[in-house]
Amino acid sequence: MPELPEVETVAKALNRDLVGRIMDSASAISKLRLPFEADETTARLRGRRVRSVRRRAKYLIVDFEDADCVALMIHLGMTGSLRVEAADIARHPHDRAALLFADGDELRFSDARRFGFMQLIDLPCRDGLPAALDKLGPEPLERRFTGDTLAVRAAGRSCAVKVFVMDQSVVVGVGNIYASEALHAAGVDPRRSAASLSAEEWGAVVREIKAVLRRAIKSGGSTIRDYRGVDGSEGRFQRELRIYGKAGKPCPVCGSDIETVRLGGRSTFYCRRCQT
DNA sequence: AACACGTCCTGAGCGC
DNA sequence: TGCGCTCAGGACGTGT
Repeated sequence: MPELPEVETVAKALNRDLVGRIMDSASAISKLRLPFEADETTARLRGRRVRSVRRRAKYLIVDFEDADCVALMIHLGMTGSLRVEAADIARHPHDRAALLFADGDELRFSDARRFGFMQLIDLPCRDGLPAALDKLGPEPLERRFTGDTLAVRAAGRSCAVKVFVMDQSVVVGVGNIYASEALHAAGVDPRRSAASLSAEEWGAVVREIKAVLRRAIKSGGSTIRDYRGVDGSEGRFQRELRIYGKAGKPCPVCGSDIETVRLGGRSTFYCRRCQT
């Protein structure tokens, strides 16, 4: 399930592979739950050169030269992946959409569970972001994202701290895997209410969110099951996960059994002894 | 406003 | 072997 490190890894790869290519046409291989207007995309982007690929939260935004008010926005959902390969190579069974470039290569969007999407979006200005992303919170790796800012936001919030840090209007990019990992590293019980954390605890949570995301980016993200890089490779950070998916196994810090609980409808992993 | 919960979707894993 | 069931979850919508 792609979170910030996985989307960042894909964005970096696409900046190497896609920038400078000239768009030819778009095709929707399956329209089901993929709000992708292939004909309009072709009409508005044919002949345009890819200028850059950006990441905002878990969204990818492909910008084109001389197309200042329109861009392509992609969300990988849970099982989405992108590949760049020659158009004459056989497509995969879960390929949903493709962008053909003038050089004969295609960007292919594959998504088994169809939670992802790829859509043409209007931008308010060059380098702007679509209005749909207005409600997103700060990027966790920005300097201005601090424990103090979270402590202020958390005042009066009764929801579980894990649910709170996964709220994309609070901070973006933190999903189920890295939320569990960061709270374990910070020693904070994920079931506690957001309002109950001290300023020091928020400092630790923010520090560990930044640390785990940075380390995961360096490892090319985590492949639990479906995630793949643009070249088809798996991430390497799953080997370094300390708590996510480890129910019943010993905590790497104290050896206690790792426990699991559902918070906000998501599996949550924690150590009763290390996280208080 | 905040929060709980339902919805979308299908492959993997499991019990029988 | 194969069937049917449950689980996985990011974003969004709805009801309270």
